[in-house]
Amino acid sequence: MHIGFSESDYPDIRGLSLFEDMEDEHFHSLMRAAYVQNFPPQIELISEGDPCDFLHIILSGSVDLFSTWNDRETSMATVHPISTFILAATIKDARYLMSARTLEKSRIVLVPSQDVRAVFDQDSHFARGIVTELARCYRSSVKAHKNLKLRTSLERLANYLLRRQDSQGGECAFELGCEKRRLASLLGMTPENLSRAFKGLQPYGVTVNGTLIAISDRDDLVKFAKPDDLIDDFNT
Amino acid sequence: MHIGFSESDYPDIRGLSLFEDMEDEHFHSLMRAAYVQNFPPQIELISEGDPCDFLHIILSGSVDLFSTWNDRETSMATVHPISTFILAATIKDARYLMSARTLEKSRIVLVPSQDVRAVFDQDSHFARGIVTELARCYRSSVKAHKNLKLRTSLERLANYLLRRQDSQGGECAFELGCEKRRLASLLGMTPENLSRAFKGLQPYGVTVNGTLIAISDRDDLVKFAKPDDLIDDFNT
DNA sequence: CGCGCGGCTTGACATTTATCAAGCTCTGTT
DNA sequence: AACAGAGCTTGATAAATGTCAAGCCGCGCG
Repeated sequence: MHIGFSESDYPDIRGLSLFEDMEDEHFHSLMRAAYVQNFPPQIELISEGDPCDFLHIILSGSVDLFSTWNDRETSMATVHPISTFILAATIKDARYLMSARTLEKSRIVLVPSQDVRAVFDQDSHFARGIVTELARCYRSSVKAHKNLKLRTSLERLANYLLRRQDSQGGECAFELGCEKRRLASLLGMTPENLSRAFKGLQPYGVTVNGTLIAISDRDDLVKFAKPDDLIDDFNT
Repeated sequence: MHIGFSESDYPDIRGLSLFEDMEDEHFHSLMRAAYVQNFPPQIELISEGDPCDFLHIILSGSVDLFSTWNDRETSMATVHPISTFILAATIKDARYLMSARTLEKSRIVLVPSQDVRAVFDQDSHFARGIVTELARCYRSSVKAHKNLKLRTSLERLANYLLRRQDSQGGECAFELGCEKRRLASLLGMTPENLSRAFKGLQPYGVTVNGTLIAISDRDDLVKFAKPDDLIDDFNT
């Protein structure tokens, strides 16, 4: 099962703040126990409600975290390289709260949960890394919650576009970076309404051409969107 | 400022899973640095956006965590004794994401954030406690997020009532436990709509008399509400 | 090339939710 | 007991959002 785990992946993983300060011996012990696999698109890696057997680390590609209830489904977040996901379930030895599926061809490391917990007990630097990561995830979740409760769908879209523009280098024109249907789900609306919301942002200088977005007057859009670090900045 | 900190508070705080396994010496060092204060109702303890100076522990009373944006306000959660709040900001030395105000007369311990972080680095059992607590908070937040995105307001109310009934001992009749205006905000709706939502649950055997709720046929309500451990159980 | 499929868009309509204004009820006060 | 005020309820209306059905568009494939 260790097929495909090349030493060249090590430095990237080692550089994650989660693992950065831990002892070499512990890091290598985790990696020895880990598997690496390449998955095609649209593969369900994790199913909501299952017991948590592995901490996942995404090396390339992208992953959709989503949840279902009563035949409804919603996207909760997108995971990009290089980062971990479902850390809380690993630590608590609990069931997954979200499902995960690959959006594209992805390379993913699976670290057995019991090894993560064992090393956590031995390595205080690793423990510190886990705390920082968990605190970051928690705060991101609170921000998402605020975004949903305090803003209309039009405001959520406007702020999403501003964030996306930033992360793409700040150019006036940029790629949306995901399917519109999925963006709609992430923002908590239907694809039909997303379509109308884009129209609704035209007066603020937003033009759409397929997945290519252009913002002609950022200040104007900012004035409408009122971005707020305590909702939109995922780093603080 | 240490006025009012009585030794009798110690055992309660010590019993929190966060502090349970830490060394006596470290626990007492934290407590020596801490303040205790009694606050009247409706006092704003914490303001969103402020730097985080203290970890808060509520000994009695109750506290509302709420957020604002663009002149809108929403309740995010209620904190009951005995537990901590705003742990993530303390750990990350970051700004508060939510404000906090007392709902009733409350007794609250303030532990300087820098002491928490210092002891965290020295005491691995305390670190373990923090990780467990953070993971619990994170998962609660994800559940709240799912609740909001996957359910209608009527479904959220129905599940809230079922949870509340459980926590009050499972009797057919029970107290709502908070103002309806605040419950509305917690559930992400207006007071007017909460009023209508209670009416909408009458066909499922819910009757309301002031803050006294009665559920005549729990099975019937459950069939409508479809409670799910991965959304409604705050302990897993 | 043209065909078919999936995803996107559009319009009409239904439902849900919010807003506004008025009246009600309860409670504490004088 | 009468009053005042806060919170709750109700009805009318408006706005936001979802649903359904149809058509469009672009892309890959036969």
